Amino acid sequence: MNNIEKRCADAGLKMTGQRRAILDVLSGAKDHPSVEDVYERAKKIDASVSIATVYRTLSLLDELGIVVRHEFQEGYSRYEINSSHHHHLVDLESGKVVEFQNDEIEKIKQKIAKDLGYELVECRLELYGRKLKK
Amino acid sequence: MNNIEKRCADAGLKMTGQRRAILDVLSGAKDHPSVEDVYERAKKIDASVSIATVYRTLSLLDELGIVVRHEFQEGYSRYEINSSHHHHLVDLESGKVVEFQNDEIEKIKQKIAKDLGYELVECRLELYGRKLKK
DNA sequence: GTAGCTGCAAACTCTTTGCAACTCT
DNA sequence: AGAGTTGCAAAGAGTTTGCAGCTAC
Repeated sequence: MNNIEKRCADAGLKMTGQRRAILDVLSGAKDHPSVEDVYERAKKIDASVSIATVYRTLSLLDELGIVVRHEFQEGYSRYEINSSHHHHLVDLESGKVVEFQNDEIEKIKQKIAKDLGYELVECRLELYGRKLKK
Repeated sequence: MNNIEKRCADAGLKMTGQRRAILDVLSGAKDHPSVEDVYERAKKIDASVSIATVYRTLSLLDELGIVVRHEFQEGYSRYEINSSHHHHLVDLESGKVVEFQNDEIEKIKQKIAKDLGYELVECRLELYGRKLKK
């Protein structure tokens, strides 16, 4: 049982074939797959997976903090395993997503929230851009 | 004809009663109304306004850059007149939206995009927080 | 006069859910 | 054994769209 499956077990989740397939897809993903993407890939591992189960499982994993749901300006959700904290730059031409991290921004975020009288709980920072020709 | 109506005219839009009602609602809004909000308020000015027209008009105004569409993590859109550039902090308890602006972040954003090989076209920065008890 | 705008209702997309059957523990 | 999980199909929420009639210019 790998690390993620352990976290699921600890949360009291039963490890079904469908869930294992979905987790495998997410663990192996180098991109930020949509629900439909996860569904298509999971079906190749376990043909019995249904789209309803993908939705249910991803919501559950999101609540547990095992995955992170993103809603880039596309009208649907994308998911990734919750690893290190980072933000995203979306390539407006290809839809490709690049990750980045910046300590300075983290500090400023905290300060802004505090100055406005708020405790920062969550944050969404997304850049949208076009590849520079060199 | 006020400033916003002029911009619409310049863009070739016909100024109908429905559009004027919608624009009046947006101009007068101190919050960030949802489509439903705009619809309800516009109906009080011009009872003939339909929700379809509100959707169509807001999309149009968004394309023209006259309004800005936001999708805070709520599952629907909110709009505001496109005035000065700013970001938003959403109060997780009340749903209230506070605006802020920060030059440092603007600079860092540009730098991050450039360093990743991108021209920054758009950006979404939203903080979600809980009011601090003092 | 006519291109553009409108209301209506139907259609669409993404997501959620009720239910009866099934399965992990 | 039993609580949790599943697939299916139907329902939901928000949004878009085809169409015939209307209206600003």
